[in-house]
Amino acid sequence: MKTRIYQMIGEAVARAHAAGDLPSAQMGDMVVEIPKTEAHGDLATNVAMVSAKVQRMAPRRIAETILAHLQDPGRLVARTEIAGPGFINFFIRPEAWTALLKDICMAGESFGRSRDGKGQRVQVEFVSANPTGPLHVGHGRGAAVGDAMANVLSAAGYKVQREYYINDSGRQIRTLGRSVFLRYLALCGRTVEFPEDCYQGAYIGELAAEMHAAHGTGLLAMDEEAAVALCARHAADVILAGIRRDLEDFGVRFDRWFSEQSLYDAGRVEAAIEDLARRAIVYDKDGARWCRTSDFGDEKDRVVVRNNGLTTYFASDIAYHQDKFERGFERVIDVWGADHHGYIPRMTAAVEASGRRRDQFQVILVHLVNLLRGGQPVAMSTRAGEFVTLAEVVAEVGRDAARFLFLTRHHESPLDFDLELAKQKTNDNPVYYVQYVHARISSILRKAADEYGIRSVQADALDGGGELREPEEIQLIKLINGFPEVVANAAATLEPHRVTFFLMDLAAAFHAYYNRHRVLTEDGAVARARLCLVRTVQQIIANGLGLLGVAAPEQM
RNA sequence: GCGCCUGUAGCUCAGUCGGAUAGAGCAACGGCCUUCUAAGCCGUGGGUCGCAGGUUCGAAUCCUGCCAGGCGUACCA
Repeated sequence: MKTRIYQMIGEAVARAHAAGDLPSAQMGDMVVEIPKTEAHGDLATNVAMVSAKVQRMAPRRIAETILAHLQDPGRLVARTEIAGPGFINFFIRPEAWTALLKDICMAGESFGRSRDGKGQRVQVEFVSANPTGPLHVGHGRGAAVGDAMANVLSAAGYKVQREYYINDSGRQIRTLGRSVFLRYLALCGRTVEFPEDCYQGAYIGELAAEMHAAHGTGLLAMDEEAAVALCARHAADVILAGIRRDLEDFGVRFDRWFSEQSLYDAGRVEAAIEDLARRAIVYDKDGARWCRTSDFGDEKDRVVVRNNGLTTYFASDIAYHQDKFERGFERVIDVWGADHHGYIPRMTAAVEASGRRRDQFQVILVHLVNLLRGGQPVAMSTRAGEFVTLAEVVAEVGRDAARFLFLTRHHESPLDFDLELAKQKTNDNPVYYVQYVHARISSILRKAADEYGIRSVQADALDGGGELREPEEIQLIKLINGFPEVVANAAATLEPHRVTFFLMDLAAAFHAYYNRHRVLTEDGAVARARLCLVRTVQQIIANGLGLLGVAAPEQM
């Protein structure tokens, strides 16, 4: 509707200019938008104000001129008005909304999708938790945000790949191996001191027990480094398998699991450093090798090879991001925990130093999750091994509630996640509020079939044009009409929570309608038209929940 | 110290490219089930958009400074 009004205005300006009534055919940065208050019409434009300078005319006079040349071949507009400093307000005929509903109804599952992305290849890398322990709630938020973002981008016409980067190399893996090995030694009857910098969780003991069951005391005879490496490999494999399972239970699937170690094995890290060294972006100082990230906007240069000869995490990240772009992605999006935000300038610098544009790389920071139970904070500390895992949360509140609630905030806003609230089945809990719409409509459709013999909902039930006249019905059509724009904006801004808020708005409008008007009325024509409306609402709810990775239940 | 994020109703938060009288939910209070699922709806209160300037027809939104909170600031990952 918005684009059609936009076109009408554009044509009117062109005609006015051709007729000599306007000095210019330019319209400036004009917008057509939905006014906040209904008194200002269904749609409004500021064209007269933004073009006042270029037209050298008063805004209200420009508005009058444009309206004089406005043509409405589609018979969309009931009336127009000029208001305030020069807004043009459009009041749409109810029949025009109904006609629009028919198109939406027929679009079905595809309504909301667009081709904005033009098939551009985008990679979204998310979660990427180190395989040194189970996923906790914070990872869950990252998983929900990353997955929904990938869905939204797909809907907007991008070709999206989901990737998980496995940090299976370097010190933290060795620490993991050592932690398991020490617990193993204890199982073999040795007295060992367990250092603070080792992983403390109970799962370490379980992994050690597995090693003990498989090898007996056999590891005692081995070289200690080899034994630690063996423990590390076993531990990382088991933990990673657990992470995969937890994510699967959470409804998140990755297209690719990318191993950091594979970069080293293929010599990619070394090659990346050498390449940058040849271009004098990497240089030697104080026995270490440094990357000139400060030439690309970072506050200082960063070490890639330490003076002990070991590469830094940053070095493999450079190689990794080069690899991403070499695989043909035009845009690379990383979803990180907010505590890594200081890392963004150097990573962006590295991408630019590697010959890509800095706008091809974007980082989404996902802020902290404060886990609460009945308003009281639940203590979490990875080091002490006392954390609430994602698997525990999913087991307690369910996948749908967890995913939905993770997406009820802007990702850069801290999130209070209350386990009790998530389980509540009242309107305090937005998950049920939205899902309930879908279930209620399913119930109406069942009833229509069982008791009224209406087995299928036909879009041509709307052809009469006059059946849907209630304000709540027009309101619902206006809302669902805005869905594609919501999805497009969510993709453009990388803010999937916009879909969540849209769904809550639509749910509220539906529940209000449901309480005021009966769908299955005596008047068959009205009932069929209303069935078409609610069936379409149900479809949009399903489409939106699908983007969030939340189920749309037939009954509750 | 420097950098990033946040600051909107009692609480939790929306607010897109700068638009007209700043919106929801919760909490509080008062109503609505003989009728398609009450996991729902309707109504009533409630605001110096952190503060101070600036930009302009117009600022919660953009710019500058300040205040408060969070996070970061390694040859750690």
